[in-house]
Amino acid sequence: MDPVAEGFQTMSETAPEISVPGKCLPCEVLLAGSSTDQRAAFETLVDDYDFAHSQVLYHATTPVDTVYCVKMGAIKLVAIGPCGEQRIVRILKTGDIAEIESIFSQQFEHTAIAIGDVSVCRIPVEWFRRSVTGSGQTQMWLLQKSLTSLINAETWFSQLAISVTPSRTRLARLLLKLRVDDGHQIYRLGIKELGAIVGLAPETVSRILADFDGKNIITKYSGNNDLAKRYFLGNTQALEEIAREV
Amino acid sequence: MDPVAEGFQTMSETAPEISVPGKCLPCEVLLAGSSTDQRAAFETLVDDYDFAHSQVLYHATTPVDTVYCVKMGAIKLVAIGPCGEQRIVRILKTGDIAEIESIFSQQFEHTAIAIGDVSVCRIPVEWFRRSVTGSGQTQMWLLQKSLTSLINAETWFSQLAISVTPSRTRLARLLLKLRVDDGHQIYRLGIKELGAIVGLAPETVSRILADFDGKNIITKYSGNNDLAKRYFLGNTQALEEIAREV
DNA sequence: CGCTCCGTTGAAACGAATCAATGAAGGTGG
DNA sequence: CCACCTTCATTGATTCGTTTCAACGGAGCG
Repeated sequence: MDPVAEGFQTMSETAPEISVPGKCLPCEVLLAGSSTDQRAAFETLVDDYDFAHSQVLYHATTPVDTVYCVKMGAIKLVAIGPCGEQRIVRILKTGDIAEIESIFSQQFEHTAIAIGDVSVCRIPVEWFRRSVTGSGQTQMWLLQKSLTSLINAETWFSQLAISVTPSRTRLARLLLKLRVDDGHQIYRLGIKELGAIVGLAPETVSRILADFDGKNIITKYSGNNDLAKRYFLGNTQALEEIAREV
Repeated sequence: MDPVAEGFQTMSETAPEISVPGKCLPCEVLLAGSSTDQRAAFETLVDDYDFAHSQVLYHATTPVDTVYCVKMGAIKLVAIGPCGEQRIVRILKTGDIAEIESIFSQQFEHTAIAIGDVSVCRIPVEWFRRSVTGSGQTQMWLLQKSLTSLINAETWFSQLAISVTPSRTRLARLLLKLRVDDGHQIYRLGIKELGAIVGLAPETVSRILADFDGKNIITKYSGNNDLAKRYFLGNTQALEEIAREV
């Protein structure tokens, strides 16, 4: 049940029933117990938006105007370090809300970038804040979301970003976390991005990946199609073995 | 305003008014709006407890029976990795609650160990859960705590645990975060612990620290007293310069 | 006194970063 | 449609930093 990996899903299998405007899970929770009028007002306020791969949803340090619910696909949250260096600190999946922090904060904490095709709801932050303060149920739900995010962030970092752990192991762990629905398909990030997450130079990532490929631990799809560009095929068992090393 | 460093305070200056049983900040919030009867019942339920340096408050994976409020001092939260390796993932300070996660989870997520002398309130988790579900104000407060913890955890890791950042820089950043009240006193962890946080072998930590000492960036107190064993003296400005490097 | 734990220091081996060169793919404009 | 440029992944050779192994000294403790 890795919540980081959960969210990824193949681009081919869209879920139509969840794509109806305003009908994503977070929005449903926010609207729980609302009147028909309120729902109608909500639908006029909420934007539905689609983003293509590597498009930016919002930039860090800019003022928060809207909150984003991920209806389909995945986005990466990038933090800007004190020296301007960028780091992926979280990956959000279907059903997640980006920037819950905005309840208490005035500006975005991260830059958000689409991984593959993404569709989101954009909820005006004022409405979001009102909705939260008004409903205990919503607060508990957000509290739970926030706490699981906290635990995820900790495991994410403590397993991936430690240099005492061998780089092969860290990379294997990352690949496992990037699995699509815990299957054998692995979301394919660029080698620079993979390196930025586990703290390795892109060349090193390339070498380890080449090694994995040679040992059939992962397979790089061939061809120019989207499948080849967006996914690896992973031998989950072999990866898990490497992930357990040292 | 580094929230990680905030909590540390010298062991000499205790705050008597905050040490009254049930009179810590978190407990006050939990009791906001309660009747006198409820307060009386609360006081019979809550344990006051003191822990000495390096004592264990609770172990990871054991069932949650009580929630801990830090009334004085600091504790480190240690996560156990998939291969049994230990890592410090957070440091809690005065006014923090350990294991807010217990609202939704049945077992401790971390092992908690005292840094220096610590006093805490132990609140039965059942009471805690009831109190939370009953009060919107408490929920919002916890939500805020949880969200700031999330942001802290991210900055903590993204600044300290990346191997592309030079080890000197990472160690300098850590030392800055371990300052007592943002002063020149630095809480002195063991070299193994420092290494476990920034991902370095203890020998390497020792070497860098020796280098810092030679350049008067930090000073190791001499003698066998508690001061020498528990603190470094840091040249904040020099450390900040190193922390900005690359 | 001997024991262990912890920090220190040295020398050697290893791993990863760096520098550098090449090739494949995508986009643009002629 | 083909040159051109840019971006990205690959691979090799070298350098550098850190780990590892090992030995030593001090502090606390039975």
